[in-house]
Order: sequence, then structure tokens, then C-alpha cells
Amino acid sequence: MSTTTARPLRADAVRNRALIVDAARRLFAERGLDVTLHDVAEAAGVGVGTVYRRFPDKDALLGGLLAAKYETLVDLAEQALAEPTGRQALRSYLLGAMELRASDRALSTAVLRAAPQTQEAAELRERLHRVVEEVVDRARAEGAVRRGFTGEDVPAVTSMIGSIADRSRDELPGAWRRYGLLVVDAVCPPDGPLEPLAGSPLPAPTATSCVVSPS
Amino acid sequence: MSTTTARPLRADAVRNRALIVDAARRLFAERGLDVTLHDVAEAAGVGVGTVYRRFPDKDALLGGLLAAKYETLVDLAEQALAEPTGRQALRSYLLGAMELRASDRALSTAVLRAAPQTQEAAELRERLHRVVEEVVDRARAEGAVRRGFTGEDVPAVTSMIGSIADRSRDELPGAWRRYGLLVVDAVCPPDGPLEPLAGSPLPAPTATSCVVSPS
Amino acid sequence: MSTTTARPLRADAVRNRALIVDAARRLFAERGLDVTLHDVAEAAGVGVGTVYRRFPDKDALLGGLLAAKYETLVDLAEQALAEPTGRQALRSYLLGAMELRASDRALSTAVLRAAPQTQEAAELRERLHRVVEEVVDRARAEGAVRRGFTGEDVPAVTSMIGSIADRSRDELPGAWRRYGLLVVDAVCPPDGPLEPLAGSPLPAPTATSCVVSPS
Amino acid sequence: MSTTTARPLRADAVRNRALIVDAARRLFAERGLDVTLHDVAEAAGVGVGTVYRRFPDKDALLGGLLAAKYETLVDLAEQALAEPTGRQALRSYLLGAMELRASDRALSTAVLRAAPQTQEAAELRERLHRVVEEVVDRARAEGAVRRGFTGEDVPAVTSMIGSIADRSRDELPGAWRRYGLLVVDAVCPPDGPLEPLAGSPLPAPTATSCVVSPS
DNA sequence: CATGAATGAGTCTTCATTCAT
DNA sequence: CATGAATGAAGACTCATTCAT
Repeated sequence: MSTTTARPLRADAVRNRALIVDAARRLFAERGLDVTLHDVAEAAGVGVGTVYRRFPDKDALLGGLLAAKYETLVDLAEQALAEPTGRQALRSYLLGAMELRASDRALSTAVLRAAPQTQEAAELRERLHRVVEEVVDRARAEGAVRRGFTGEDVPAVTSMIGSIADRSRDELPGAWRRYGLLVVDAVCPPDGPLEPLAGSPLPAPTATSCVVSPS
Repeated sequence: MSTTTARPLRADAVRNRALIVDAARRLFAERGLDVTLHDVAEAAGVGVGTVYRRFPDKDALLGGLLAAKYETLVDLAEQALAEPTGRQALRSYLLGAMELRASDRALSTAVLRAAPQTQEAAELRERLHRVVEEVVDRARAEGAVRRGFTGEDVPAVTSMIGSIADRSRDELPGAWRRYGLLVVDAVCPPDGPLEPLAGSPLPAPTATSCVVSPS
Repeated sequence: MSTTTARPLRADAVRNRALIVDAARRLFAERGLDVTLHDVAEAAGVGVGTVYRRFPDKDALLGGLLAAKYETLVDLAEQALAEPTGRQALRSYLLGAMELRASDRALSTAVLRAAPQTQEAAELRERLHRVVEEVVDRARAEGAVRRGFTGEDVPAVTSMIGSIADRSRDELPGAWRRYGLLVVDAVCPPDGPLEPLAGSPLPAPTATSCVVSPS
Repeated sequence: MSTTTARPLRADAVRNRALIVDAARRLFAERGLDVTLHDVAEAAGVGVGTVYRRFPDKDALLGGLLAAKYETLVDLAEQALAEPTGRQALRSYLLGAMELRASDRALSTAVLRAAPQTQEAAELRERLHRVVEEVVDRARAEGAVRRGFTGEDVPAVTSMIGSIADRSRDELPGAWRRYGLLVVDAVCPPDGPLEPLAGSPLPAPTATSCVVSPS
């Protein structure tokens, strides 16, 4: 009758952490990167000190959100792999990732600032990278991908759409879809032959490393 | 006893304004939006007070830069019109505008914050809009433009690339070209038939207004 | 069902108190007065709450250390009394007390802040005072003490040397001895006549109370 | 009629700087090192920002006070040199420096924290050192100084007395004199032969550098 | 008009102390 | 009793903006 209870002490701590992360996610998503940790604390219904207990500083909090976001993206990519064709899988993942990013102002900035990323985030990022690579490779095997486009380019294009979303959210919330579709079509057209697109391979990046951090 | 020839004081004022705008452009381009107005003043070789005499506040200064940027873009568009074909003109303008944006960190943010734009900027923006429309229309007349794409979409796509440029500038300065070309090709392929692209018209924006402010 | 033999819980309490005092002594000695009570708790292997259970606040903890220090000093003075001559006893005690103080950064500050001293500390202090008085009196009876110097002055001179030790510890750990000896010689020369010293009695303190708290 | 005016603009700036330094001196002297810069600003009748305009940070302010203090000490030493005998000069300087230090809580701490001293402070300190050396050498030439005592030891003994003063100021403001005289007599007796004192040379410091920063 | 000194609200962060588990 | 999570009052410092000279 005792092996089930575990350590009760952490109960509220866990709850508060969740409250903080939720509040932070919401606030950052709504108002961008210049929210105060006081704001976060207040929105979470806790004191500032509590926020600082969980996250050494603002960047760490951002890093925490980032890790959560990576998890969602990994899920998304894995679901995409369940699609019947590689083409559908890639399009599905790209549009899904854009959607996610579009609903969350400041996350991509977080990616940048949280540079000295936490262990957890780094691992998730790596894992995400591998799954996304698989998605892209599968579509490429079907001849459905713009020549030269690789898994490394995925973060760049989603982040690109994210920036549009940030800019147009207030006036025209869904406007990013217009450009999201443009880009997704450019990377992986919905159907039909690829010849015309494939005519000019993308210019190679100067280095082989990922151009921007995944988002 | 004072209405003689011209106004001598205006001369300094004009020169100072130019110094301030130059310094601000350089600093904002290099270091992004968090430069102090003290930094700007110092780089311009004037006092902070002088900056505030010319521009009511920071956003107004940003607006001033924006106006200057519009001028450059207008020039660019007019030069593009000199190209032999509409297709070449559009591609030339798009890539040029991206180049400009890529060399200037924080300008697109400026666009957002300088919302209550100055008279001057508003007029230039309008003028830019007309010329760009002409460029796009000419290319469309040749059947060289993705169905549904209009002059209103141009700022969005250049701003999109700008955000990539901001994110990748430090590690891989030219990386944005990879995505710039992807997008330009999607909007207006370098040659060949357009059928596959034209198959799916872009989703219409919810409103007819410009989705994002021009950049 | 609980009034059996002794109080078992007290055992832990006593052990914890000792752990806390030890950890605090070490930390304060090493790093001075700005150690966190979290640091103390961690070093002691207990929670902060436990520290607060034993000591109402930080000053009380400092007071606790003080009491421990008094005990050591009492021992030292009693050992000194075992010396063959009063002169040797006084010199021995003074140098020993300086040594103790020199090895312990921040203790003298503790003395100040822990002003509303605990019962325990006050009693020990009183006891220390009596023994030290005895040491001084014995040396004075031998004509070996600077005219006007009393037991009340002892804490002042050791604290004085302590401050030098605090300042020079990092660069030159033993430097305080140079001044310690200067002062001990001034109070009680190692041998020879005292005439030259005794020529000018020390100026009387304005009040008869102890000038500084003992250390 | 114009070469006399100089630059009027600095007038209030200079006045404010003086207000700040005065307020800081007073507050630090009274309450020690933990005064807020807000307190200083308020006492000076200016805003915090003004304090930060003059002094990059708290340590810089402390450093500024330190420099002023060095100046006073240099003056004191030079006046002391005017005394008829070396003995009188040394005693005069030592007691004067102690007096100065005793009237100023926290200055010696300032010395420590302002370690990365300003150019100005470093130069004054050097200059002070040379004059004090001269004072000590002159007394030594008269055979009036405890064997082994040098100019390098002067800061240590004044700082030592300063610490007593800090501790006893509240209860017995002049109490430090009792110990100041004890130490001065030990270093340089008011008259009479020195033989007994000179019998035991001070233990040499481990290094030849100054044991503590001058105060 | 130009200057740069002054302002002070606002930001991040720390830490002594309290209290629910 | 022990624990460590939570609290929030400060403190150091920044910077957009105002205003006396």
C-alpha cells in the first residue's frame, strides 16, 4: 500500500513548474520575447522567486520551452511518417511545423538566444533532426523533392514562415498559409512531375552545417 | 532684419539629419534593434538631444530609416523595369530586394514598430507599391508568375528571406540565397512552362490589404 | 506510548545542530559573511528549514558560532594559566587568540551583528572575561604589562589583528603575525624592563565597559 | 571679455559630482559599505542615473572616494615632514592617519573592493607611499623606530586601528585612541631609548610587497 | 539650435525567511 | 520534526526621454 505513492513533496512543485511553463508559453507566444519574468510569474500565479528556482535565468526558461517544442515537433514528424506516401508525409510535416511555429511568436528567437542549450534540448534537437531527415529522404526517393533540398533546410523554411506569421498575426492571422503553401509547393509539389522545378538545383550552402537552429 | 536669402541654420540641420540617419542605418544594420540612441548620437558625432530634435522618438528614427530604404527599393524597381522581359524584371527586383534586406539586420522589425509611419514614409511606400505592382503585372502578362501572386505579396516574401538572413548571418552570411532562390523560383521560375506551378492557386488572404508592411 | 526512556528525536536534533554549526563555521571562515543559509544547509546536508528550526535567523546562527568560539578561547586561556610565568601566560593567550581569529574570516563581524546575544554566548563570554582577567592580572603582578592595559582591552587587540588577517589572508597568509607580535610586545614585552613602555599610561577609555565585544 | 568664462555647461555637472561625492562620503562613513546607490543619490538630491553617469558602478564610486582620501593622506604626510624631528613627524602622521581612518567607516573595505583601482587612485597611492617612506626613514635615521618596521607597514597599522574604530564607534567614539597610542608607541616611542623594543626585530613578511593596501 | 546632464521607471537577479507537505 | 518549495522585498544597473545651459 505504499509503493504507489512515490514522493509527495514534489507534487506542488511539479504543478507550479507546469503553471510557469504554460504561462511562459502563452505570454511569449502572445507578446514576444520582451515579457518580464515578473509577468510570467504573475500569469502563473506564483512569485518571481519560484520562476528563478526552476530556471536559472530567462534564457533557461526559453530553453525549457524550446525543449517542449522539440518534443511536439518530433511527435509531428513521427505522425507524418505514417502517411501513405513520402510526398504526403513531407508536406504534412512542413505544414504542421509551420502551423506550430505560426501559433507561437518568439519561439524562434528563443532558439537563437538559448544557444548554450540544455542537455535535454540538444538531445531532442538531434532526435528531431534524424526523424525529419527520414521524412525528407523518403519523399526524395519518390522524386518529390526540389533538387538540393535536404533535412537541414527544413528548420530554415519553417522559421521563415514563422517570421511572416509574427508580422501578420495581428492584422490577418492566417496570412502565413499563403506563403507557407508557396514554399511547401516549391520544396515538394502536391503532385505531378517535378522536372521544371528540378531544373535548377539550389545553390549549395557554404558549409554543410545546419543553417539555422531547428524551430 | 532676418528674411535675407536662405535660412543658414537649416544647413546644419540637414547635415545633422543625414549624419544621424547614416549612423543609425549602420548601427541598426550591424547590431540590430537594441542599439542605444546614445550610440547613434555618438556615432553620428552629435548629442542625443539633437537626435530627439530631428526625430520625436526611437520609432520615428526607425521610420526615417524606413523611408530611406523605400527610396532605394523604388530605385531598384525602376531599374528592374529596364530589363528586357517581365520575368527578368521580377526576378531581378525580388533578388535585389532580398539582398538589400539581408544586408540590414533589424530593418523589418523597424517596419513593424514604426507603424504610425511618417508622412514621407507613407508616400514613398505608396509609390513603391505602384512600381512593384507594375513589375509583377508585367511578368504576369507573360504568364511567368505563380497563379494568385500579386504585388501585395512581394513585401512578405522579401521579409521572409530577411528573417533567414538575420538568423544565419553570423555563421553563414550568404545562406539566405539558398532560400531566396527557392522562393523566387516558386513565384516566378527562371524559364520553362508554368503549368505545374500554376496548378494550385495560392490561398487568398482573408483581406485584400497588404499582408505585411513593405520592406 | 511515547514517554519511554529518553527522547529519541532529540538525538537527530543534536546531531543536526552540530552538522550545521560545523558547516557554518567552515563556510564563514572560508568565505566570510556573505554565505547563503542555503549554502550552509547544503554543506551540512540538511534542508534550510532545519537551519531555521535551530536558529531563529542568520544572526542567531552567527551567535551560535560565537558561543563555540568562546568555548575555545576559554580553553586557550585556561591552558595559558598553566604557563610558569604570568608573562608567558599572557603572551601565549594573546598569540593563541590572534591565531584563532586569523584563521576565521568574518567572525569578528559576527560578533557585531549577533549583538542580541544568546543566553549561552553571554554566559560563556562572561566566563571568558573572568579567565582572561586572571591572565592579565597575573602578568601585571609581575610588572610585565603596559601600564593601563586591562583584561577589557584584550578583545580589542585580538580583533585588531583579526582585521589585518582578513585583509592580508589572500596574498600573504601569515602576515598578521608581524603585527600581532608588534602588539603583543607593546602590551607585554617578552622580557627585560618595562620602564620605557610604562612611561606613558594608555589614555583611559571614556567608559569602563568593554570597548569591543570579545572575540 | 570672453577668455575667462570657459565652458558653462559643466557648471551643474561639477556641482552634482561634488554633491554625490559628499553624500557618498558621508553615507559610507556613517553606515558602512552597504548603502544603496539610491540612498547616495537621494542624499545628494539627484537621481540614480546621475550617480551612474559619474561612476560606472559602486566600486568606481568607492574608488573615487579612495582617491580623495589618498590626497588627504599625502597632505598629512607632507605636513608631518615639517615637524622638527623625525620621531615627531612619524608619530604625527600615524596618529593623524588613524584619526582620519577612524572618522570614516568602510573606507578600508573600499580599498579592498576597488581593487582594479582607477589610474588616479593608483598614482596617488604610489605618491603617498613615497612620502610615507620618507617619514619612516627619517625617524629610523634617528633610531626612533622599532627594528624591522618599514613604510610598508604603515597602512597595516592604520587599518588595524580603523577596524577598532569601526567596532567601537557607536558605544565609545574615541576608544580607538587607546589602541592607536599603544601601537604608535610600539612603532615609535615618544622618547627615551629604544633598546628594549629593538631587541626583537619583527618577523619578516613572507614577501616584500605591501601587506595591505594603504588606507 | 545643439548639447549632454539629469531623470526614474523598469529589468534582471539574489536571498533571508516562511510554510505546506 | 525535516524538507525544500515559495515568497517578495531589495539591490545593481540600463536607457528612452526631458530640459537646463
